[in-house]
Amino acid sequence: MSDEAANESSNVRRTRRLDRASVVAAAMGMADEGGIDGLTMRKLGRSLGVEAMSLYNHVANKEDLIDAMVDEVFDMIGDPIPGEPWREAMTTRAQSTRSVLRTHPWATPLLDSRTSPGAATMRHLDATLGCLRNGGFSVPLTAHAIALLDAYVYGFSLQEAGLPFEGRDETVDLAEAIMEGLGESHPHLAELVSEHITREGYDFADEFDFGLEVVLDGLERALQPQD
Amino acid sequence: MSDEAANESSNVRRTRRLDRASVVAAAMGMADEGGIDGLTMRKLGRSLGVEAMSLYNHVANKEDLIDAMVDEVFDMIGDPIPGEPWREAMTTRAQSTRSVLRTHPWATPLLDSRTSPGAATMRHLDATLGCLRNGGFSVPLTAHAIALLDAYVYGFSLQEAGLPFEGRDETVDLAEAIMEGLGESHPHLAELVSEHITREGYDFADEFDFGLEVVLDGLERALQPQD
DNA sequence: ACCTGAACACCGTTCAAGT
DNA sequence: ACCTGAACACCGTTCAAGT
Repeated sequence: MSDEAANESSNVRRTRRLDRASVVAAAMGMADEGGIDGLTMRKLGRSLGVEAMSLYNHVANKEDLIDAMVDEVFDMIGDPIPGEPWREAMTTRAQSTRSVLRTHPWATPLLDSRTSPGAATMRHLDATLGCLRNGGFSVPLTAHAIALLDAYVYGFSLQEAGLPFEGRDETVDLAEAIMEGLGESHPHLAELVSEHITREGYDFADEFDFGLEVVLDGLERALQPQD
Repeated sequence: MSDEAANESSNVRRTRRLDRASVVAAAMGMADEGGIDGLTMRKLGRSLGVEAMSLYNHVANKEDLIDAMVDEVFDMIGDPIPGEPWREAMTTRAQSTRSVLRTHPWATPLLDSRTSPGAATMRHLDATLGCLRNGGFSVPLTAHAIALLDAYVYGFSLQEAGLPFEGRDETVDLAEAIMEGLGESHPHLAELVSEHITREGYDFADEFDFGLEVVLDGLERALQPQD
């Protein structure tokens, strides 16, 4: 069997030629499925129809690869549109960040951990700061604002990532397990689960907007202390 | 050389006898120093003067060990005192959580990721819910409150963990690196760094209280919609 | 310029064997 | 009851060798 036949018969899609972008894209897909620990250089090579060692022609090492993945995430989040009012822009940014982090949950703990931020990361940060400054935020208040906004969005995404898979029976199973013997020893948890979380139509995702409004209201108040 | 002499001459402290608590404590220390990836069963065994395989007499596997570490973190955070006013209790809880996560930064992404929460975790959650309910929060508002509070505290801790080591010249080095060629292409970032972050007395840690007040004010407002 | 094979120093975990 | 040695199936990364 020739090499070509082997490639065709396997489920390995070997694109025309390997390049950095396709390595990064494949790595993100692998992390989406198995978490950041499920991403290994050897499996990544295999999925691209290549030996692991070939990847080192396109990334310096695994750390460099993860840097590129994180920068791609910031690129996907998108920058505020110049001239957009700050509250609209920050709402869009928060929702976009949260949405991107929902499909790439491995990225949440990594966003703030890069010692060498990429081009998209820098561009995104600068555009966000600019939006707040143009909206009338002083430099210190801008620092307050971005720390608060990002803390909320990252923290919410972190919680969301830890939830059992969405809309599945698993939630009910978990709830029943909690209720079983623990109802008496943990009455408030039992109450929350039975009277709220297991109710038809409850979705943790809906909590996001409540908190975001609180955060934005707080910033608006800090911006205009005259009320 | 006898085994005892070998033990004495090495820097390995082999306590009287290995037990679960000491394994967990040593594991936390190792993760504190090298992150969660720096914690390996083999190194942990070595640090306890034992082969890695001996650890499996006290923990089922690495996952079980991490479960125990996370539960210990919740234990360290401490529960609200029964009867304490909700705002005081939530302030104390937030500051305690943030303080514990600062010394155990590896724990931040793990707090919400455990599918089998430990006893301290359950106790802490139930006590927190109870504090809010007794403070007059409805069940749905309690769900809003805890999601918002934890998102903020976890997200802030995540950002703090990603910072260069505290109070060191590294911050200034990083700032200078940013300023070097990037001042023109990233004006708002350059402004923030030069006019705020590198200023004497600036400390990112101080941002915490601002955001916490915004969050608590928002919850107080949601609790008393009559003003 | 890109890919490979062999090698090195690691992992988590099992299992039979020791005390 | 607890610990160990050898083994298995993995890791990231290097380096010389191939095309």
